[in-house]
Amino acid sequence: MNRTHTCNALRPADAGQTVTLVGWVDTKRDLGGVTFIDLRDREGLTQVVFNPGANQEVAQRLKTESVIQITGKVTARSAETVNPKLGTGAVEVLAATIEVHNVCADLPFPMDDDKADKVNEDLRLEYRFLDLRRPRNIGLLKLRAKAARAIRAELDGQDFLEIETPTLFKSTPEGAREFLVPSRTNPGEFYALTQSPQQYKQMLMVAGVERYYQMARCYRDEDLRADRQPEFTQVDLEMSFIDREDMYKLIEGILKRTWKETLGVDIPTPFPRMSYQEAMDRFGIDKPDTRFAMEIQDLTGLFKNSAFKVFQGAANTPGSVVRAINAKGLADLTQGELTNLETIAKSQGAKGLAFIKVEGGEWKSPITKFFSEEEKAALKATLKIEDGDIIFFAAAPWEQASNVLGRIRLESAALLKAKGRLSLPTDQYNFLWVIEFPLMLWDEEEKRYLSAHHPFTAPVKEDEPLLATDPAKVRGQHYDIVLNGVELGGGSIRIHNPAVQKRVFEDILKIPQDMVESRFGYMLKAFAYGAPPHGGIALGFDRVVAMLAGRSSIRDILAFPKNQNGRDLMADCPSPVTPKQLRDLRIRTVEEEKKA
RNA sequence: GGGGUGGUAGCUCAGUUGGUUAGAGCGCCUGCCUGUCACGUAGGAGGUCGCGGGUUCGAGUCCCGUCCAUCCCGCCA
Repeated sequence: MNRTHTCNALRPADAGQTVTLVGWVDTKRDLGGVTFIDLRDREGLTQVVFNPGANQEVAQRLKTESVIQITGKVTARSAETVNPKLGTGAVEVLAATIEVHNVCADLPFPMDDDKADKVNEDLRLEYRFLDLRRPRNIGLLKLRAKAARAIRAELDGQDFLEIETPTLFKSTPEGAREFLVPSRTNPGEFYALTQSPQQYKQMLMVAGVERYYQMARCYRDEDLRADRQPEFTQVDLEMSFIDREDMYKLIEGILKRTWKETLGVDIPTPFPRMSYQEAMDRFGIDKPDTRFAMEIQDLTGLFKNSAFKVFQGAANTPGSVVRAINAKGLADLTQGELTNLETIAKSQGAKGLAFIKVEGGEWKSPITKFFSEEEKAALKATLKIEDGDIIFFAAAPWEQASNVLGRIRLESAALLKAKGRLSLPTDQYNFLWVIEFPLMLWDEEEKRYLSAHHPFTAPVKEDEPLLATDPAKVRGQHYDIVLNGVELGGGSIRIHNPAVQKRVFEDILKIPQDMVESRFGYMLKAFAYGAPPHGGIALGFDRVVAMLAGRSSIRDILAFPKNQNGRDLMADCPSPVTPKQLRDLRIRTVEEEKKA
């Protein structure tokens, strides 16, 4: 090819030059006596002019999205024909020769960005090669590459080694469902695709690498969401000889640089920190969106002697609370919206959703008749109740009440946003560290403790004695990085002492000794050979890029995403394999049992 | 596994209380047009109303089932 310029390169100073451009036909405007073609490549658009006698008939027959190469002279446009919308709008190229590299079939959907954004996503995914061709989507891939570059530059500059770890790993007993890979050379045995390189990176620390990172592909066989794909990318890193403060500083540096180099935005550091307890108390969620308040207020004390038995009962039950939020200005929500909020509350285990609507100076509610004047006055003061507000209550054990109001808070914010009464600027970036998570959570079904994060998280030093007496009270040296209500990543300082690790596996998590041996034996062995203190973190790279791009779906920023059923609609997979393939793997498939 | 929303032309959508031949814009095809830039303009083709069943004289419209998509819950150490 003899391409001399991209389609976003030519300016008036280039007038007179003979140039060769290659690209796709973006639009064709055929005026009969003259034909204009906007030629597009990755970088932009340039208008090409075809006059009679100069291959105009070829241009007139072109279909959009065909690939052509033209050679011609750059000309400055006359003042009244300049197009200020284009970078190259002050010039055009008078085509002398044209070569059609490929014609394009009729398009399945419009390529115009605004129209294409509305087209069914499954059709766009089937034709992902066309969807990606749109400038807006190419831009997202560029953004992603830029973000990756910034992250690598920062980590390289801090002497991290980029190391690839296997994706074919061992199946692990706890955690996300894994994709299994049958081993042909070891019949009847399976690898699992890594959910994360967690154990490998800890082994690298034992191996003396000290600072490791990787743009790690991870796999989880769980149900999909807008921000969850079966394969995704983590900025995975691990460091030796550090504490939590070192990790906060490192990540703040990475994110600061990434935001600066992609968006040109300066984000202030250090980021605020909030304990898990505080996050749940104030926002009812472990990843609070702090761009708006609507904070949860505790009313447990107020209702200790209330005539309203539901609140009074909860207020006097140890571990239970009475709490409320004021959804300011949402009193005019529809019955359907209210019912929907109720459904959400019930999905979190609540029996119902008590509320007070304040309209025309009147408290409209099924429960206010039980309240004394003092209680009403106290409510009004605590929740700053005004006309147009609606108050939602939860009376339940602390965690459940928090969850309920946390969900109601987010849903209320969404309603207020839809009604135009709340605006959450997309260029506001409220980063937040959430810290001091509980190390263990009691699982009622299995009647045992489960790791809140993963079993390698080290307990907070002063809580270590509680491991034996009250595991639920032990806080872990775990940290989550949260942005505008989205969890970007999390990590922890790890256990590096084999005795402590063994105790966590066997005494706390009650994993049978033989299973600990078969699953984690090599880790315990490794730790016995001089494991350094270490810790790390993993950032969901797709989510980071989605936040940079202001997108809610990470499908937008993956080159070839899968749909919600985990299907690649372009390649049409997963798909059946041949009987021979199955035979080689000693696998037999079974028809699903028919329902009676 | 559960809940919400949606499926009508290639695309985006409209389609009233169940009523005669299912429409619009864009795209596509055929003309005209020498300064357009979402070019304009005249004409034309294009439909298994997701699929199956039911109610009815009559179903895009009502009922049942089912499939697909999407958002959410469960799940995601």
